[in-house]
Amino acid sequence: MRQKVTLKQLAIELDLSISTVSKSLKNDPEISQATIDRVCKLAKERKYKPNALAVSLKSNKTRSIGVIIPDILNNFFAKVLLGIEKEANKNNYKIITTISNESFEKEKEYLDMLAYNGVDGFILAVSQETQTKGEFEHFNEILKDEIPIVMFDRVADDVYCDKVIVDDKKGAGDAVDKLIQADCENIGVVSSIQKLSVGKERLEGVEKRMKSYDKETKILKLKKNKDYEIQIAEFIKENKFDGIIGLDETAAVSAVNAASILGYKIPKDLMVIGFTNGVLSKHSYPKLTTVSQHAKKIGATAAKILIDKLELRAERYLPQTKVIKTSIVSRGTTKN
Amino acid sequence: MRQKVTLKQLAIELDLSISTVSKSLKNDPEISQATIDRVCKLAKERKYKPNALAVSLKSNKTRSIGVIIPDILNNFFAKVLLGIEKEANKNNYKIITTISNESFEKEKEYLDMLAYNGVDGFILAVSQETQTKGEFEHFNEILKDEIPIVMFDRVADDVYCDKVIVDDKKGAGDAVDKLIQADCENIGVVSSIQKLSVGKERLEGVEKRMKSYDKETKILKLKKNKDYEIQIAEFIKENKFDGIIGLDETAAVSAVNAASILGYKIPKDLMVIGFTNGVLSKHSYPKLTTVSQHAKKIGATAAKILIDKLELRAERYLPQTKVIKTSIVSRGTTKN
DNA sequence: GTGAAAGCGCTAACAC
DNA sequence: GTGTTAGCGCTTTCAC
Repeated sequence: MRQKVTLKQLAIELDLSISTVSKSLKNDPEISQATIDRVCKLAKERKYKPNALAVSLKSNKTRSIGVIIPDILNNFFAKVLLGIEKEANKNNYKIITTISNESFEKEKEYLDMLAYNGVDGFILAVSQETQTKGEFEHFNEILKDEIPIVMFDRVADDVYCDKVIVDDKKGAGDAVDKLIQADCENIGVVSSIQKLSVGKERLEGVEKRMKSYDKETKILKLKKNKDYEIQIAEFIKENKFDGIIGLDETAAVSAVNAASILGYKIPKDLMVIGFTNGVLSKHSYPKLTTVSQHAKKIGATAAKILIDKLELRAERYLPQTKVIKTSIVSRGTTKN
Repeated sequence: MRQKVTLKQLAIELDLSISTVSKSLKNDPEISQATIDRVCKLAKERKYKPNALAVSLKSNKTRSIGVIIPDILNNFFAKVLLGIEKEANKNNYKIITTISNESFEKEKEYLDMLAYNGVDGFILAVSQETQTKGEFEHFNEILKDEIPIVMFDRVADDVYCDKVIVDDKKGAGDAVDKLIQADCENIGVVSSIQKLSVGKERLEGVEKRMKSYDKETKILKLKKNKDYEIQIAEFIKENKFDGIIGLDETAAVSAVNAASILGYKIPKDLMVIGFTNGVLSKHSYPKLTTVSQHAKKIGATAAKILIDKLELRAERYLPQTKVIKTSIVSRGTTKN
């Protein structure tokens, strides 16, 4: 612990009472200007800073936000975290970061641990296992204790709290449009996130738009235990696709590489469009066209909503769901 | 704040004093077994948990670690963070994560903020700007206040604290060996991290080993404002390299893509070896051979050292520098 | 205008 | 064995 200068110390040095010092520092009109000036002067000299712990204990507010990320190695989540951190810092909040590693148990444990450690609120994306299980009671427990939660990206519909999501369906539709407009005739879909809510949303979005063009959607659900590129190469060859939509960044990049395996030229023989505008997309060859979800903005928005609520700047208690618009970042894997 | 059940409440319900309850919960031998049992039973029923804030205020320990990461979008740092978080959690510590974004000011500000918020210790990698400036007084200030710091990867030699580093020089030498053994004649180096201590270390390592083979080292320092792949392609073409060492993951992957631009076949016409075994390396085409720094282990080790010190498990106060060994992960961009 | 006192929830030295 | 008390550093009500 740093802090050695306390109110008490200042009080002694100034021959004042602790409460007078405390009030002076707050410019309480009860106190004479002369005293205020004396106190502030010394406080500045001594570099007095109130002990955060004591303030927290007293006020029951810690100015900290508990963050639970399913997978920090996923560039999307790393970006969201960046957004959260920036916005939190701007508002003088700190974030306590935990990583659920897609595990239901971990998520529950961290939720508890953080609540117990007095975070003022939560920002989280639901873990894969939790989504599969469909068990959300642990979130409701927290909400019952009046600790607000903001979910982002992977949300639980059954939990009544603030949410920040992406219009994945529309984004997926836009991806279809993009390929069709570039004269793709035969479009395939590859995904390694079938089990996630966002994976399903995107697939639905693609299917719906494809239908509007009178096309069926063929999808390859990647198996974890086998090389993605090989699986995709086979899929492309069998179906003679000239366009691929990858529902997640890994799948999309693997599709680009699969083309190389097959000796296809991109975008001449095959076009690819992916999701998530992360590092992978920027460093594939050719560079990948993607549906960007604006991860940083998602994080910043989530933080803003939470902090607004904490500071009661927000209107009463009605949870809102904010939708962040996607946009297509055109790069080398598509024509036009 | 969750916690509603307090010692006081239990005491009232059991018609005991607060201190008796407190002691019972600690199995104090002063207290009769009967009382202990009664207390523990009720505590369990009521799901009593001590208020972390109060304990912290009292003990001057928060069981939290301040972490400062220069760039969370860098897969290496994300992995380190994962390692830190896991180890911390195992020991019942939490981490407060901040991101300096390579800025000296931010770093200083966060250091202060975290110290002021009572973290028990720090784990951090020095920001690029700080390294360039060579100003490390802010770290010494913290150490003076007896808050331990563990630096990892990007460390400040002038600061007397624990460090976890990578044997970058040796790793770089190994990379040279690997290429030479695969019959490369003409090896070039590309880097986008010239300014970082690790970038210099790696370069030195390469140069030294090259010299032992009687070879000069040609290096391309990538300019931020121009496409890496183009810069590298020119570099390769001019010098007719048959081997490239990328001193960081981005540079290495860009080298692989540059080969594609030039129409070279990898590894037949050109071999590439990079640093940092991250997602980029796993998703390039062909997949990249890299010198792995075992980022997760670095993080875990740093956390272990810090926690040992905090719990006084470690022998007195002599700061140690732990070196994590690199190893080469062979993939498709090298032969053999 | 200033100060005393209580209290946030906990611990621990010291009574009884 | 159990309880009283003081104190961690701060805020805030209420006296003076």
